[in-house]
Amino acid sequence: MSDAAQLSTSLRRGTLEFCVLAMVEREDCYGTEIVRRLGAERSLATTEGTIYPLLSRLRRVGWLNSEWSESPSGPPRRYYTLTDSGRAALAHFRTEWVSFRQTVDRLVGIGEQ
Amino acid sequence: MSDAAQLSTSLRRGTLEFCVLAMVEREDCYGTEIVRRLGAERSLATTEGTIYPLLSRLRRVGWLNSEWSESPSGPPRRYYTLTDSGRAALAHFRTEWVSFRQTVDRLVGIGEQ
DNA sequence: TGAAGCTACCTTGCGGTGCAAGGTACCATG
DNA sequence: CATGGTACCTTGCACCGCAAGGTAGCTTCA
Repeated sequence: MSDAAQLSTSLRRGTLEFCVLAMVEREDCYGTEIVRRLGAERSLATTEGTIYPLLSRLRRVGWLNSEWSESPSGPPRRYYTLTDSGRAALAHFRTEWVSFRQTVDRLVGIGEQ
Repeated sequence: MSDAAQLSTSLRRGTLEFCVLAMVEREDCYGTEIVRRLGAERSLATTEGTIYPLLSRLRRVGWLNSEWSESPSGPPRRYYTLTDSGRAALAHFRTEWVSFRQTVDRLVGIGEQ
């Protein structure tokens, strides 16, 4: 893997799952759709090999529910919805993220140049 | 480990090493000093078990150099200095980080509330 | 002088998570 | 009925933060 890709990979850790939660909060989604939308964000582009295990994990800890739904064309889709505890986790992340981001900004000196 | 700690742990990934580089850029440091300074930052507090392997890694990839130096009181210290390629890596991270941070802000909806 | 305590360094083994690679099955189209 | 697209999922690996544990030098003070 290239250095640049590896940098993004590390950065993704810990935020990716909450980006997925936020995406589902806005609108119920299915797996392939999530992969596609994240693919549009350079810093968060990822693959099915990441997303499907991640979605299983989020279901297992009770932050997402899912139900099967027919597709207008193609195989059935598993749509995900945010649970109450998922909503709470997302809220907690939002405050944690703001504080984390500010700390990093200060330490690496973003805004000084 | 508590949920809150685990959240920070994941977030640290990929940024911690650059916070260390930035710290060394500002002023040459030794291991214990770095642990202490990071300890003052809630989101980045960590332990020797994280920092020493990390410093070895940064030396191995050539982003840091080190030299031993007597302590005014206590055992000798290994002081780290930033190499040219370390400086370049840090510069690259700074631009990558800004873009990453903005993407996450937008996706999780920071600034909308 | 020698024992207790601090400082500073380092290693081992585990756990979590992103990813490449590979696989199954359903549907549409010609 | 074969081909290709869509959608799901799993296996095994690599990386990195961390808890726990360990070595050794220096200082202090009885």
